[in-house]
Amino acid sequence: MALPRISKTLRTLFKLINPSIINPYALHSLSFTKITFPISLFYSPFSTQTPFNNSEHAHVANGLISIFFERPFSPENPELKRLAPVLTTKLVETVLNCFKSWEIAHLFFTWASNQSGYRHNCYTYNAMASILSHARQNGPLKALALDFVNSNCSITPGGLGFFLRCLGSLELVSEANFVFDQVKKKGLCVPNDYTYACLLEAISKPSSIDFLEMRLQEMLDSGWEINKYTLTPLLGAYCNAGQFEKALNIFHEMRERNWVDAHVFSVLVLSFSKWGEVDKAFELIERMEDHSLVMNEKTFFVLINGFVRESRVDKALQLFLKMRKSGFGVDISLYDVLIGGLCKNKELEKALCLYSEMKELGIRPDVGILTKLISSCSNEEDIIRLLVETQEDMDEEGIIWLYNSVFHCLINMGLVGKAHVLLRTIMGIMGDESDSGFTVNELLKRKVRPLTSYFRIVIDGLLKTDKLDMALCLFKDMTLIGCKPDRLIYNNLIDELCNSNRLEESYELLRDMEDSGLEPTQFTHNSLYGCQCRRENVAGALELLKRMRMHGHEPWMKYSTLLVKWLCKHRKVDEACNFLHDMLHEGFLPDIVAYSAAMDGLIKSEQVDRALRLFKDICARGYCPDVIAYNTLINGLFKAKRISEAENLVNEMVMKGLIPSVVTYNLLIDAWCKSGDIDRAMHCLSTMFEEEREPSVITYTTLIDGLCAAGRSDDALKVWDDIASKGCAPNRITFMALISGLSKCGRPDTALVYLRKMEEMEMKADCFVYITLLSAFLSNSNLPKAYEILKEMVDKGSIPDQTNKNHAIVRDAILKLLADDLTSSSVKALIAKEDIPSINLSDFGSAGQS
DNA sequence: TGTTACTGAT
Repeated sequence: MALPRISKTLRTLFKLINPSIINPYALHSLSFTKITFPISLFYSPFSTQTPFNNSEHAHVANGLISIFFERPFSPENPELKRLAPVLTTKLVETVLNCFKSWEIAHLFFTWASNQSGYRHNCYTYNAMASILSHARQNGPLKALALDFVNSNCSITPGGLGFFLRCLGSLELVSEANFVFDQVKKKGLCVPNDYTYACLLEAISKPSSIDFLEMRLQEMLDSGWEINKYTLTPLLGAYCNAGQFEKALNIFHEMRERNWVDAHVFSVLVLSFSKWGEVDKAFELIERMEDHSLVMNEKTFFVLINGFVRESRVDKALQLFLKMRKSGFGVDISLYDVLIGGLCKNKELEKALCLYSEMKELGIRPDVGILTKLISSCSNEEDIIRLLVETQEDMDEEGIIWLYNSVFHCLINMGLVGKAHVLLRTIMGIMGDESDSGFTVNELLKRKVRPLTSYFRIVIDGLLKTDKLDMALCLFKDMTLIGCKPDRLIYNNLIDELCNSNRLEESYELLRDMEDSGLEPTQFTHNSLYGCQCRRENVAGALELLKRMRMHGHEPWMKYSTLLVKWLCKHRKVDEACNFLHDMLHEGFLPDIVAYSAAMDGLIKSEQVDRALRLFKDICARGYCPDVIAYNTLINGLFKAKRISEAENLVNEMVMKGLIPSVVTYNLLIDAWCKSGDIDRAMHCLSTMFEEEREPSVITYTTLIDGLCAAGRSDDALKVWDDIASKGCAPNRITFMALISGLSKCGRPDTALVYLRKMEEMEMKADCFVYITLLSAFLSNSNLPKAYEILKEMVDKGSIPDQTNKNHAIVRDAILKLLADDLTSSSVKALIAKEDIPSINLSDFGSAGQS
């Protein structure tokens, strides 16, 4: 429905509904006592009941009430049977409103329904509905709605509105719609604009805007006009749906009609706050004040919370002041949220003002507030000040919370040392007070017991700052004063000892832990297991696996893999394989990652067939090898020049539905480059782009190397130029491949350009690069350049020694440079000046004589 | 947690 339609109808002002009808709940609180009747009565605007003057009526009502209060209630009660025939709807209403318990009211209502000759009317239904909605009893209220519709009882438009509001307050939206439609359809009521207003309000929160607008149109079609109470739910719905423009339009319409009240203002203000528009919300609040409208307590509360959530504590504080000026009481929850907001903004001074203020008002700060205050301290002085100031009026539990926060806070500020001293102070080990920074006497006016949690926090802080020995000392001290370490303290100490490779001490702590009745956890065992694996101690690792099996713990596979990898690296492939076998024997299944490490170890020790057998074996045991496992084997086969087998494996992998990774492509490219199939390798690069497998720096390096090896240095340079445009950066290996590749292609001058670029990028080339460059300049008879490279090698101290096969190349170069007039004197001077291992001028015979 | 490129002789 378009808005202009509403505007048109707005031209006719609706005669204002009696405000008391709008909020019937508010009037429920107006209770008064009747002298003739002992139980207070409630007046409902839709009630037919009047404070009665009929003593017979009162007598019967009292009789019914006492029977229904009896425990256990018996429907066979003869007195009840005697009263049943005189039951009237007025009587039922009276009695219903006297019960404090919804259950008894419901029991009575149901009993009344079953009495012959008696039928509920809309007032008794509404009385029951009101009780159920206040007691938030969705199930019984749903059933009542159905019962009401089936009863075919006629109802006034106002009465129907009241019923709908009961349903709406429990968000029984479909029930509200159902009751409305049924009653209308059956002709039991002709809904008026008030009924519609109630319906709209009931459906405005969860319903779609379209549906709400449809209902409004339906109302207009029935000849009713729009008023303040039908527009308010629409405004609320637009606000909830975030339809900012439409909401504002409605608001402006309402303002023009003078329909805006505190409630309407509040709906909009709350929405602004929800949308994070704190300033707009605040502006609106000020305009509200201009109209002498005051928000209710709940709105203030929600807004203050919302403003703080938006980090606008400034406005939240202003609102807090307004709230108090308006005469509303404030409680701890508001102080909590405001202090929390200020602390988050690091406005400790303001937070402390509020803190003092609440204490003056007699509101006792709780642990939550204190924790917030302490956590926001940015220096130890503030912490101590707070500690001294707050601990006086704390109980035992509060003190524990307080000190836990203080220790956490000191650690978070990086003041582990201070935390340590504070803890020692509490323990009574004062040490040198002068540098402790704590005014001990003031702090310890109250006796504070040292607790395990304090030690846990401080020990953890010490461990995280690499003060393992200090932590161990503190641990010893705590046991000396009879404070029991907990599992976490043991675990953290054991873990850190393991990380520092202090395995024997770790085991000692493990024994302590068990002796003190604490079961080691999976974490404890894995700390030790990790350490044994790093040490490549297979026996130790297996012993731990046995322990873990007994405790029902799982070893962390990353450590098992680490052990396999390191064993393989140190040429102990058999031990690695045996370890995996033993692990399996202990009932722990190594994963594909650990097996891949073992297969790679076998491949690197040239046992490709064993790797293949292991692969087949684990496949037969139900493992599904992943791309990396395949890559490992493909690499092994390629390196062993078993090209077709490797290619078959690639096909097998694809057939199994695995997608080749960049590494797979790189392996293929490398293999084809090295087997002289350079064009196939280049084609593979294009395939990678098609398959959206982005080539890596390794792909490009491999190709540059391959192209240079095939004598296609120009193509290699093209690939080089491509790298940057593909968002990839060459690394030192790429540089070295290109420089040595160009040198080998007889282009040392171009190679030198790239060596300089490499140096500019602060990458250092390995010795072999200089050697290839030197050889290339010598081959091209460019002796001055050859000398330049040699000098650089000497300056860098990277002349290969006699054991290196490149040593001969250097000697050969020196010989050639000495033989040439252009360079001989420089070379002589260079060798004479520098102390180069194993190079002496005398070694060069007559060429070396001056 | 496991896989790929450059050092080079035939």
